[in-house]
Amino acid sequence: MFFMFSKATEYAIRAVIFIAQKGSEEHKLALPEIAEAIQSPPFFTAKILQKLTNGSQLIQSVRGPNGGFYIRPEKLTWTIREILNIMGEGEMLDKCVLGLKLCSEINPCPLHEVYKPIKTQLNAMFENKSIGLLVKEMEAGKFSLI
Amino acid sequence: MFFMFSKATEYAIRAVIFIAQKGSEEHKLALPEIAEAIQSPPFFTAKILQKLTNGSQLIQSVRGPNGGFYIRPEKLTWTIREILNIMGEGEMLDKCVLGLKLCSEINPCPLHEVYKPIKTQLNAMFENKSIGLLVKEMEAGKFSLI
DNA sequence: ATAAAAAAGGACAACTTTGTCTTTAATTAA
DNA sequence: TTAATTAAAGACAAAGTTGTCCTTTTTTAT
Repeated sequence: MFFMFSKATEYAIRAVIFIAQKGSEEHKLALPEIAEAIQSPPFFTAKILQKLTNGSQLIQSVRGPNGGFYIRPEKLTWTIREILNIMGEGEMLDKCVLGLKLCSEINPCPLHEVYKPIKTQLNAMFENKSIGLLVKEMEAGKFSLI
Repeated sequence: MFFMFSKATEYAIRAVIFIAQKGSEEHKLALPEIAEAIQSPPFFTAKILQKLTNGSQLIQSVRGPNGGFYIRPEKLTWTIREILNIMGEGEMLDKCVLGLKLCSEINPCPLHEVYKPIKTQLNAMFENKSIGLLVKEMEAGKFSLI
């Protein structure tokens, strides 16, 4: 049973927020700490963090003693949308809600019209929420990652 | 990669709309015709239609020559929400967008507030669109199921 | 009655996603 | 330079979803 994101993407978003909030180049976060904080399976989380470091380098990783993960300050302007793209779920937001391959403005599915404004808002939500903003909101103490 | 519904639920919604539009007790629709019309794998579609007949009897089925599927007129007031419930994806609309088990008004995830009005609209969309209404819109010729 | 047509039901195969474990490579500290 | 620490990488296991096929049951028409 589904909703919005795969587990992998859920963990990715939560991990990025936690790393941005609690980590820095001077104080890197090790995998067990991250997995504990966001309540995710450690080895599975490791795979996900690799995805986030590899091409885009949304997060940085360093091996060896005192190694771990952190995020560069300039990446704090990146949004949830970028995380989705890295996780391969970016196009999701363009897809037909009924899974029709041919659904479009000129060949709409029965839900196309009602769904259109909702899709717009979903896109806005993911593009407006930068990692930095999410961290600020976390700092304000109102939010939880578990 | 995900969005909203499982394939099974997508096929369920499309099949119900087609059956409601083209079938009746006098003119039942056979499985191959349905699968062809909504472009779904026939045997898989059979399983899904069984779900829709079994408990709730959202649709009716009759075996034997001239058998097939149809929907009783009184079921046309049922909505997409009911289809989701039958398919076991009803609670989906209450779940946290980040998959947090503890996410709530008093323990919100970082996306809780932005997502709240969107969730409301999604729920409205599924509860306002009755099968009969969808058929009427199909009749108006604007919509497609493939 | 019999044969044919259709869905029901069960078994199972293929694929994907999730999760675990082990080995390797890199880095640091002593 | 050695040992310890940490992520990277690869193999694989478990579970879920999707898809296929085969047999059985029900119903209709002849």
